[in-house]
Amino acid sequence: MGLHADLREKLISDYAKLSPQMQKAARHILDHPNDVALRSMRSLARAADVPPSTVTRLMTAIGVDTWQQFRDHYQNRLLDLPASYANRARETQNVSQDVDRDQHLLESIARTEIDNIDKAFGAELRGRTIDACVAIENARQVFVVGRGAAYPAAYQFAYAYRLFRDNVVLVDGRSGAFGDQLRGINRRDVMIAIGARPYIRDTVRAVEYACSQHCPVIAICDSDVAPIALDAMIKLIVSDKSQSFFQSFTAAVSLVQAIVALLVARGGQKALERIASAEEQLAAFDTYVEDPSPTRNS
Amino acid sequence: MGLHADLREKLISDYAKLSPQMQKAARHILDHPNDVALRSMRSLARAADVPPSTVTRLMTAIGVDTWQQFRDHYQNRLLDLPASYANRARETQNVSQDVDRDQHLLESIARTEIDNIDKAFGAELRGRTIDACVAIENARQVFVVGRGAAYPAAYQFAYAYRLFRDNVVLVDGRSGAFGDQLRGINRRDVMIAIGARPYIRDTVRAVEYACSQHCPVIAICDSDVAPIALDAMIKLIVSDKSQSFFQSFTAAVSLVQAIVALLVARGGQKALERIASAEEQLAAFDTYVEDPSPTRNS
DNA sequence: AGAGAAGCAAAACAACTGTTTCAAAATATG
DNA sequence: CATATTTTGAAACAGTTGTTTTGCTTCTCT
Repeated sequence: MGLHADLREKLISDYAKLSPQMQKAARHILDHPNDVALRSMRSLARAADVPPSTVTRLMTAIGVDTWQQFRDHYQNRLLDLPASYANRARETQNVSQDVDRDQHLLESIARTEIDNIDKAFGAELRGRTIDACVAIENARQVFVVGRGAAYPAAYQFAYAYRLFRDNVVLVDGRSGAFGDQLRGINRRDVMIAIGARPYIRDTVRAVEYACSQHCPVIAICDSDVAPIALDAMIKLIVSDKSQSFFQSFTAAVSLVQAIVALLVARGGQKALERIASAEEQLAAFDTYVEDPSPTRNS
Repeated sequence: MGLHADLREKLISDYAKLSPQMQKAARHILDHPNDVALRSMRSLARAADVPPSTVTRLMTAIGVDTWQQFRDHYQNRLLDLPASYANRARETQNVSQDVDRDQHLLESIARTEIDNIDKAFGAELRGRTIDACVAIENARQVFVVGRGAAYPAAYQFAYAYRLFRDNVVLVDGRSGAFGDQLRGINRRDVMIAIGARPYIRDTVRAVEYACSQHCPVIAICDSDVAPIALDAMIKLIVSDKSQSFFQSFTAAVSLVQAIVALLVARGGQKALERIASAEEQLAAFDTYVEDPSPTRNS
């Protein structure tokens, strides 16, 4: 069956030997194989931010005579994919039942996750999400609280938000006690509290303290009657349904990202400039490995 | 939002009213739908033995403005993307822009996120996800690396995994240098590295070190040729496409959760017992507030 | 029969395709 | 440092794309 070796493999194995621009092109092809099948070479080149000639050169570099050949390969791949799906199902049945069971579990997890996100961006929540943005924009200081499984979401928000604003405190209880980090919180601030059952005491206490200081709270949680939601000004209820023993904070992470995206969109040019300068700073600190190829897909 | 439900249906229902030559064209399209997606209009016309103008006329006859629209529809059908996602952007372009820009942004974020997760649980990746589980099960020690925006995913995994197994190290560079945490890593261990462009130097270095010690690597990243994927044993490619400046690690978080869920499912009774005891321990530490309102969703 | 309409294909069209050429820019080599 | 080599993007190219126009044929109806 090794009539023509898999072009994708070829692309990966030769990747290191390619010139930077060709790598950029190769990378885009690897990341967006369907573009090869469906779009034109020039438009793919545009999407990869590379002149058309680079793509042609890449073809000769990997030993393909013409773009047509390359495209044909990917078109066939696309047409065969549904078939191989069925084959895989048959294979897995032969191999063992366990694998089949695992596949099904993964499938059902995917469905649940998508469902959760779908709900998180439902009509009712969209309005409240915008309200939350307004509250954050007007706040003097933004405190983010999330412990345990909710910590990733809290961290995510603080990390992204800090790229264009510096008035955020991630209350992680690591650097000093809770009390230290919440010192001075007042009605002009806002607290974003993230959590789901079982509710972690620390988070609840942080919310209670914020409320006692008349600081408005945005609660991202699993229920209108969650302890952290009871006194919240804005309640963003996300589903944490999951197939496993472990609650899923995917929707919360997603929602938190969306809030940041909204804040940036509403912040306009100024926000973008701040982000640019933050990224410059990171680059100056030698944080990233050089890989200066932006993968824009139109 | 109810644009023409399905062009194929339209073609069939209008078939009788078409002129003979148009019927010939329509018939070919119905019999060879993939030709629409993959070939050019003229070449399809040749295959149908019809002049190109007939195809154009057919388009107007069934109420489609341009061949491009028609082709887009069939391309998306081929990709079996749920109806109207990213590629569909052109069709859904005619929307009121200024009234509820925020609402639309949220909607489009939701679509992208769902799309990302959908891909993360696609057919190709499911197999590799199971492979990753096997590797993790057999590992002496599991090292998880993820910096910056990828940290939430790494944390998520470590946190959930620790509930039923204690052989995980979250390499966060916080407690001591990287070197300390990776000390003793060898071929019997496994490293889970999470990252996307721009690749953070620390993560890349950690992977390089792991490889130098012959420790297999499971890379969760955005490309087959990402620096952390190049030498990885298992590559789990997740899309980090996002509407904002900020890459989305939602799919990575989701995938990581799925891996844990799978590990538990495969671990059987023993894993469940460990989780139970971990939760008891947490309860004993008074971590959670007692929650008198059992909001179980059936 | 012949006026009018409808169907049709060939030609014309501008825009875009994949490829090659060539000189400048970047990089390596001495 | 200058030189040789590679890498790169703009321009040029012939061919193809989707669409429109044009004029010819075929059918229909009094």
